[in-house]
Amino acid sequence: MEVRTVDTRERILDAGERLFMAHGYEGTSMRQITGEAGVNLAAVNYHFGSKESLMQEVFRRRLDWLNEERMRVLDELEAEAAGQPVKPSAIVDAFFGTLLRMAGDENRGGMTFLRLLGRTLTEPSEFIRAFLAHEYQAVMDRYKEALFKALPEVPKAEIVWRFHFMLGATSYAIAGTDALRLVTDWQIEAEDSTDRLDRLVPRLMSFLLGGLRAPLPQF
Amino acid sequence: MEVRTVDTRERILDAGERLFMAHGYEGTSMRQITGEAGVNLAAVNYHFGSKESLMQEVFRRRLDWLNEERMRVLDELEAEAAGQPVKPSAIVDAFFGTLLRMAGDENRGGMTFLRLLGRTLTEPSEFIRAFLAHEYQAVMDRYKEALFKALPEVPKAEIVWRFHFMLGATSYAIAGTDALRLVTDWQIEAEDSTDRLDRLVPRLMSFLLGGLRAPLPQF
DNA sequence: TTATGATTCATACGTTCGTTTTAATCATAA
DNA sequence: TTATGATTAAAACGAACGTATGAATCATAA
Repeated sequence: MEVRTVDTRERILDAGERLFMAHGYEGTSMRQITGEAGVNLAAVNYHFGSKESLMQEVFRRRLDWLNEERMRVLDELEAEAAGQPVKPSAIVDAFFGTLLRMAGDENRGGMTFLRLLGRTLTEPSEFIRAFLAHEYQAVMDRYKEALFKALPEVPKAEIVWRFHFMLGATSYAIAGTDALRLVTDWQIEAEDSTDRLDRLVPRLMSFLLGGLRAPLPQF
Repeated sequence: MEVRTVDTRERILDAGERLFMAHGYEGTSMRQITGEAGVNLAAVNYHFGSKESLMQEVFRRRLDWLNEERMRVLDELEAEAAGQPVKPSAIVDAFFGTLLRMAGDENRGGMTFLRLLGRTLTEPSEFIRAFLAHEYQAVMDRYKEALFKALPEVPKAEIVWRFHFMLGATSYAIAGTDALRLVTDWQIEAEDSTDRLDRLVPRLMSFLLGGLRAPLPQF
């Protein structure tokens, strides 16, 4: 009784994750999901209640671990620092590096979930935004505070804005749509895909830290 | 005969722009659009042929001017430089500043179009991505070349990636969803909305330039 | 072995979707 | 004024949508 159930649930979650990533929430139908999962159409409503609840569960399955891990790493950093502020680069790596390193872990969704998350941060549906805001709230508050302490000379409003920009750069990078076809053929040939992913992390980290530590704008 | 036509077309485009921005392409129905525009349901198919074509026209109406302006400004900069490379900050401002300054121009879509564009860069629908790629191709090639010349010591692949990151930070910033509720109440009260917009441009510019000029990552 | 609750299945419900059709209405030129 | 082509209008199309129903099937405990 237990085996089949878990199996069906997981198959639905996997299919939903991939299809929501590929076609968006509104652009994915229940019939596509159950078709790809190889389960009956009614299984989604039986196991999850509704399409909206399924979407939330797709995220919860990955985000619970991610945000706990982010909390844990920041705990560690602050314990090591022993009262001193944590280095900005360590905070940025704890938040964004922890996220990006999920890409290599297929058991935690890998690139598929990362791309889904990146796209969903600009998703219009209200219920998704509300859900993500709730799911993230504690983590965002902790990391904002850590950055405030790490950069005491920078106005808090500026830090929040730059956190915002870092989120945007990251989510677009992991969404990986490249809507404007910036990455041309010669670059795709120059590096294979695992290379590109391995190099994305340090590349993005350099960019984020450069932006975070840039001179303040003059108004 | 001419007056009513243009009127109807524009009303549909305006409604489509706003609703696609608010609910996404798949999340917006023809009946919502024609309802808000105050026109008959069949008017969209009569004037534009299909929902997809309407979406493309919504973008073309704004992007044609934007990308021509971007070309024109870069022409000017290169003429002034007289063979010398153009400063990176000037290139970044020509590309992203020109975009952001549309926000204040209601005749060119204002914030509504900007937010639509920001969201659409991570939109999943294939036809939108293909359309945007085509619409942007010439501009992207010109700006990439300009950045290559402006930063001869930086590997081209790095420049392309950082262009990518800048696009992401910008599109997320203008999408303005703030899905993770980063900007809390005390910050909203501290600045009124026109203030926030006026300050967004220099803030984002500082961030982008800091990222663009950051030290190269060590692999 | 039988009873029980969990799960799967085929099927249908009512709604909404984008699009099409055909007729009415409009503005303009002859 | 009338003829003509452009535009608007009302209505309907078949398809696809998310969800609900009730029977069949399954695994397990008594």
